[in-house]
Amino acid sequence: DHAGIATQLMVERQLASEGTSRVALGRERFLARMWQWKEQYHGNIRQQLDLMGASCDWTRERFTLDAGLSRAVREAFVRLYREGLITRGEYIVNWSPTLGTAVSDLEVEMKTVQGKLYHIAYPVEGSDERIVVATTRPETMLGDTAVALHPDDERYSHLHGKAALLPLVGRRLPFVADAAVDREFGTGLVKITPFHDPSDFEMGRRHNLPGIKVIGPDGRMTAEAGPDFAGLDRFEARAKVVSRLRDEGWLLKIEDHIHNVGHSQRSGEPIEPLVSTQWFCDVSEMAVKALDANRDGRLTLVPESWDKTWEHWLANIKPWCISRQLWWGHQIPAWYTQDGRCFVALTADEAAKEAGTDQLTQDPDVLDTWFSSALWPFSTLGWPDDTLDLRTFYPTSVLVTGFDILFFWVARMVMTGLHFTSEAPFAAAHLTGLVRDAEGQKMSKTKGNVLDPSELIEEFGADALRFTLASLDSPGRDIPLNKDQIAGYRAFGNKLWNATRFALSRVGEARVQETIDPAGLAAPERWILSRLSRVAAEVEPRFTAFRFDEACNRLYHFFWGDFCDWYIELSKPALFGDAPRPRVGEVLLTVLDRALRLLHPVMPFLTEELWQRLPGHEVIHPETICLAPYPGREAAWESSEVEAGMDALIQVITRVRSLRTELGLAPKAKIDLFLAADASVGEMLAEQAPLLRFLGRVETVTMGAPPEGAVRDLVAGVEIGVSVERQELGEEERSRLAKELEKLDRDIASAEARLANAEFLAKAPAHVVSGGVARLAEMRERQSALRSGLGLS
RNA sequence: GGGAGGUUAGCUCAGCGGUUAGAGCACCUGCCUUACACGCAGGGGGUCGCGGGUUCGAAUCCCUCACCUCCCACCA
Repeated sequence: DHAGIATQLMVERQLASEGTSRVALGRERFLARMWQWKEQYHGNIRQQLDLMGASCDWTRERFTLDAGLSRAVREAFVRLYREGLITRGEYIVNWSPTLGTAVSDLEVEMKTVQGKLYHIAYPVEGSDERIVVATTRPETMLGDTAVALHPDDERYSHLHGKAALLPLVGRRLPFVADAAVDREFGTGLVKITPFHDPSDFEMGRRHNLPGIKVIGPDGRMTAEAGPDFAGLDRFEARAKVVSRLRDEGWLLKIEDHIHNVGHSQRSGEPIEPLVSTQWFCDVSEMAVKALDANRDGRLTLVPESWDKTWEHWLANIKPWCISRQLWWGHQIPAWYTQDGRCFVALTADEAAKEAGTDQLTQDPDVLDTWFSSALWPFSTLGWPDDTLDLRTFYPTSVLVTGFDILFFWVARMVMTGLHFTSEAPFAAAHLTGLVRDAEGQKMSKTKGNVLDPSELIEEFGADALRFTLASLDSPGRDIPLNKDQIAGYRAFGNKLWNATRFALSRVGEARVQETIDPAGLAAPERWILSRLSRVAAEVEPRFTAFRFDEACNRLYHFFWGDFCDWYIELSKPALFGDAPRPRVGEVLLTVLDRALRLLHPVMPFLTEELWQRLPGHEVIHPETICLAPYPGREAAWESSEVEAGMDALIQVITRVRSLRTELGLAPKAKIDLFLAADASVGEMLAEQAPLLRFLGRVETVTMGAPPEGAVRDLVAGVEIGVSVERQELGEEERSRLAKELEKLDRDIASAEARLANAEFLAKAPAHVVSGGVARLAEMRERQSALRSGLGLS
């Protein structure tokens, strides 16, 4: 979008540095500069999206100031005006003096500041009494027109019908009774400045009080503030008012006072509440529709925790100030005759026809950028015409954006979408966290902690960056981006590369298969196929539920852990010809093919590059991995029995490796392994003995009881015996094992106690109880293994 | 003043009733084992913010409190 205020501000700064200004240039030449600036930055953004691998149809790129969208903006404005929902009126608005424009409530940031509370005495007319009012902004007193009190406040009941006299000015200020006054705050009497305070403005309307404009749009005091103050900056005026009050004895005391002050989001200066003529959009009916859409499920917010925020904001919505005193934007389609009559129309010609004269001046103001962004889902598709695009692509399925523009953009798109098309513009809005730096700080140029995506891509690659962002996007949290993490995922990309290199160099004539019949395959092949199917089954629903973090996590561990650490290693004895097994190459390639396809959404560049090199990938798709089907579950591949057997094998290998350390054996010391397990697992272990020898670096594997004096252990239901020449343990290793033994003793005691607890046995589910029994048996074996390792009996 | 989220390993975060609390990075010890040292193997490290409660069982559910973020809000 054209980002009205921010962009105009940038260019105005540029002009200032060149010693000129927008006023000096004039509207037309200024806008030419704006377009120049826009082209440059538009290019940067496009380039970043390209580098990230956004696969958009760029022929459909749109910009809010394009002719088509501008037409939609005028159409929407005119319709809302004719429906009475857009009106023009004099009202108190948030005014940003340095920007010289009104801004909406959303563009005001409340900041807690240390201020002062000034207590000022006002004389009561026709008596010696002096009442006391308190204010944080004494300069506004010059515009006071009343003093308010609570109708039931007995302290001041005698003041009803009377008036105070404004110090320095002498104006008569009637007392008005209003329930909005808080009797507890200050003295319970409030000075009323209808034109420079929002709540005073409301009170002024309720009591028909006149207003006096003492501060102008430039933030300086006006002539109405009186000759002593006219022309002073609002803050200079404050000091002068205070000193005058002090000199004349009206100032009673000054207290420190912490309060909230609205600041302009873009310029950072305090907002000046000012009465001015602006255009407003009444969104109350639209808000109700937006609430309903969310309540009845036509619009889902992801994560759902945003529902409450949505409810609260929309239920308390106020008219939206849509006019901006800027030049960069959609000029408001309203024209005025010389005698001040207003005609709203799609074009100047239409307005002239209606007005009966072509002596018209168009409203110089432009619309809030968000007004045009609010129409985006349909204005980009040709609305208000009934186009094929609109019928085809509207409404869309999902909008992804940062939560920080939930109200600015998302809510307004939903409101206008429901209003103009009767449909929510998207079924779901996925709200991501904000990208922050490694310390969780918001990135900002002044802090200098901004990470430029193009630079990160240069350093780590787009895939590493994408994977990092996706895996950090957990619901309801921000995204702390740090380079170490990206480097970690770059290593993952490297892993993909090398695993593929291994496969390509070792599979011989094998080719990717569309699918594989597990019948006749050996256990390792059946195992990796089973694991792959389960992971594919887990990933898909996580993508659809926007849990990219979980999807990435599973893919990462499947690829690095299951596939690289285990399957590739397990495949080596077979591929090297030491212990051949059927169709290992085919399985390797087919698993790799599917793994790459599963990873493609998060690592598009690398997966495409590697996938193209897989022999036989054309059976999946002739051209590109982008169009290849996304792999899902393959039920025929899944086998709990195979997984249990292979899991036992893996655990045995792992335990043998750690026993080697625990027993103080040299990395290449020969060991003889004895195994005993029940039927199916035992059979598989016997079959896969070559793998045990290869991966566990074991000399011999014998099924059966170990000889006298062997070190015993138990893991995954497999009894392990290791017959070795005992070595002396290092001191460090000894103390580590002693520590583990100590913890084990405690765990055994607590497990025994639990299993002796009748209530536990009666109420806990059977599998928990049996699991506890098995666990206890393992701990006892482990205990004896540790003891023997330590030379204890 | 309302509301939301957070507080778990040195750091950034998962886990959100089943008892052995995980990951990445960082750290320690071995390894250049013919895919990968951006690697392999082994390992250390956590009273899951504090205090109560419910339960056979709580990081996970309930309550109190503390601290941190953020959003909303016209107490002058």
